[in-house]
Order: sequence, then C-alpha cells, then structure tokens
Amino acid sequence: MLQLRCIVDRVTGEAPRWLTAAQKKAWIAFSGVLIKLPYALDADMRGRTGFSHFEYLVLSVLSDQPDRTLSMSQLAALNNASLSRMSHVVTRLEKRGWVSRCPSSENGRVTRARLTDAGYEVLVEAAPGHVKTVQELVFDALTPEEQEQLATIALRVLGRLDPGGDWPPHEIRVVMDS
Amino acid sequence: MLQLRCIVDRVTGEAPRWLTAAQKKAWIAFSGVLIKLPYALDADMRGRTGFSHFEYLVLSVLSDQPDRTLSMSQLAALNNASLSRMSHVVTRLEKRGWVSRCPSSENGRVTRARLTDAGYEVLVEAAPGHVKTVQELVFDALTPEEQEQLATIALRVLGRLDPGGDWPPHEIRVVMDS
DNA sequence: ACATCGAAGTTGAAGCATCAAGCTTTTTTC
DNA sequence: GAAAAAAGCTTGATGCTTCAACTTCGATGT
Repeated sequence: MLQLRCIVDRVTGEAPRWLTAAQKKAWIAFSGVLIKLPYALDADMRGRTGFSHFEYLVLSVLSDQPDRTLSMSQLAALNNASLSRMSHVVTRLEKRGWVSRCPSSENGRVTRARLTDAGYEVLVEAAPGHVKTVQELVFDALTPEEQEQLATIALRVLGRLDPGGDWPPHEIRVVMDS
Repeated sequence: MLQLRCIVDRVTGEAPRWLTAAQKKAWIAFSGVLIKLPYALDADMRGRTGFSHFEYLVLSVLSDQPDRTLSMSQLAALNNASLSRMSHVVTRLEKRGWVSRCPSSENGRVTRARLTDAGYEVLVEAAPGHVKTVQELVFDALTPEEQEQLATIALRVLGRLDPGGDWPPHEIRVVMDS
C-alpha cells in the first residue's frame, strides 16, 4: 500500500485521500479474504467433486428455476458472469451431460439451458459439502450480530459496484423467498 | 443455493446444517462482493494504467521493502500467490523493465526481485487513482463503525482460512506500522 | 565425505477467462 | 416495409493461472 504524503495525483491534480490507519488495517484484512476465500471455496469444491465452484453455482442457479431452465443471458446475469464466459462454461457442462441447450420456441435468438437429471444428481451430491464449507469458513467464525453486519456491509458495497442496479436482483429475491 | 431439507449428506451421512434465511441473505450479498469487487479493482487498474491489479500489488509490496527488494518466496507469500504464479508475473514485469531479478549472494537458491526506478515511477502514477477507487467503492459506502466491523469480520474469516497462520503476516504488520 | 531430503525457483503444458469479431434474430426508426 | 440498430449468443485467439515436472542448492544425518 504505497503512501507518499507529498505526492499529488498526476492525472487529476488532487491530493489523494490516503487511507487512515484503521482503513488500512481493514483493507489489508479484507483484501486477504477477497483473495483467499474464493480460492478456498474453489479448491474445496474441486477436491470433493469433479467441478469448480463456479460450475457448481451455475448448476445451483438452474436447479432453483421452474423447469430447471434459464436463458443464457439470465443465467449469466444471475452468476455475475459475461455471456461469453457462460457460453464456454455451458459448453463444458453440456459435454459432461449435466446441462442441455435448446433454442427457445418463443424467441429465435435465445438459447435455453436446462439442468439435466444427471446434473441434478451431481448437484445434490455436492451441496451438503459446500454448505458445510461455507458454514465453517464464514459463519462459524462470526456471531449472529456480525453476520448481520456482514450482510449490511456487503449490500452497501454492492450499491457502489452496481450503481443503479437493484441488489439482490429480482430473480434471486424470488428464489430466496421460496 | 440448493436447499432440500429432506436430504442427507451422502458422504458423511449427516443432515446438512443449511443456512438460515439471514445467513442466506448475507451469503448472497457477500458472494456478489467477492466476485464483483476484484473484477472492478482489476478493470479500474487496467483502464487507468497498463497493468493489472495484481501486478500493481506486486510493485506496491516491493516498494515498501528496504532496498525495494524481496525474495521470490516472500514476494509470493505477501501477495497470497503461488511461487509459480509469481515467477511468471515477475518475468512479465521484468520484460517491461519494472522489476529486475538477481541471485542472492547469501543463499544460492534464492532469487531477489527488485523494483526498478521505472517500476517505481509507474507505481507512483498508479497509486492515487487506486486509493481513490478503493475509497469510492468500499469505504465511502461505509460508516466508520462499519469499517471497524469489516476489519473484525475479515480477520475472523481469515482465521478460518488460515488456521494457525498469524494474520496479518509479520512482514505486512511491520510495513503498516511505518 | 556422501546420500538424502527439503527449500527455492523456473518452465512448459493444460485449463479457464476475457476480449474482439461475427452471426442470427428481433426491434426500432424513418 | 426496408434499413438500421440492438439483443442474444457463439467462436477463436490471447493472456493469465494452475499444475506437474524438473533443476539447483542447502541442510541433515550417518
């Protein structure tokens, strides 16, 4: 964390608002979580199953939908992924027989991705372990109060990351209420 | 987030401890941050400079060291990266003239990576913008109290991710106190 | 001294994400 | 109603990360 108090932003000409000591402490710790937690979740999933954490999320989102089906765009949006990335991932999942693609009958542009029975099987097998890991790595470390604080903080930051974007997205809220 | 209350872990035989509604809300929001914040930081850095957020971190860590130098192992550890990844990254940074490698005179195994003057230059140019982004995306969204909470929560989770690992690592703490 | 083992680092291949380009279909606009 | 624009999606190339294999050097043990 470079901090030279004398310098000035060479682009804007403003004196940078450096982090306070408390912020620096928070940022370093938080950065560590940002790097290590996704890695831990992915490593855990790969170790217990034959697929990545991201692939698990894709299967999981599909399983929550009526008819286990979603268009590629919606699937990408719900997983915070680009359409391109989702297309590649679904291609891989399709090769493994866990997802199938079919053109939509209503709109000739859209492709609908559907979780197959085989896909549902591997998901059911993977889910308990994943929930266990999330509990152990995150929630077991926190008091109920801190869990609330985490939700609040995360929502606040998401508001900054997605200005104008309602969060959580409508589709997810529907799922959460079920 | 798959949640079938009737099923049992097929590996352990236990009934999974599913997330509560509050935990689910926290987890979905937090997951969003976990995905979007690193992407935003990287996109911001690439947009303003010619390098990635991770490369920035590497340069930044080096700049804080005496003689702007660190062994590859230490550099990797301080950036939560594998030695292999760091080797590739330093190779790229070296090609751009921002870092130089030299063998240690004390220990024939270690390679010492050093931030060059040119590297320091680009770092100084990139730092204010980065700090500004961190402020805007994270700290401006939070009250001072929430910033404290974030630090506490992050440290707790790191304790789970790094069982037995003292956090923040000694080297970083030294830098922070300076 | 010699062998063994672990630490430090590099390298090449494989896998995954991103980006730009392109295709098809639908909607908009004039 | 034809042209243009936009939406939805796919593909191939590029670049980065990971993984496994390998090299070299230092420590340990006998």
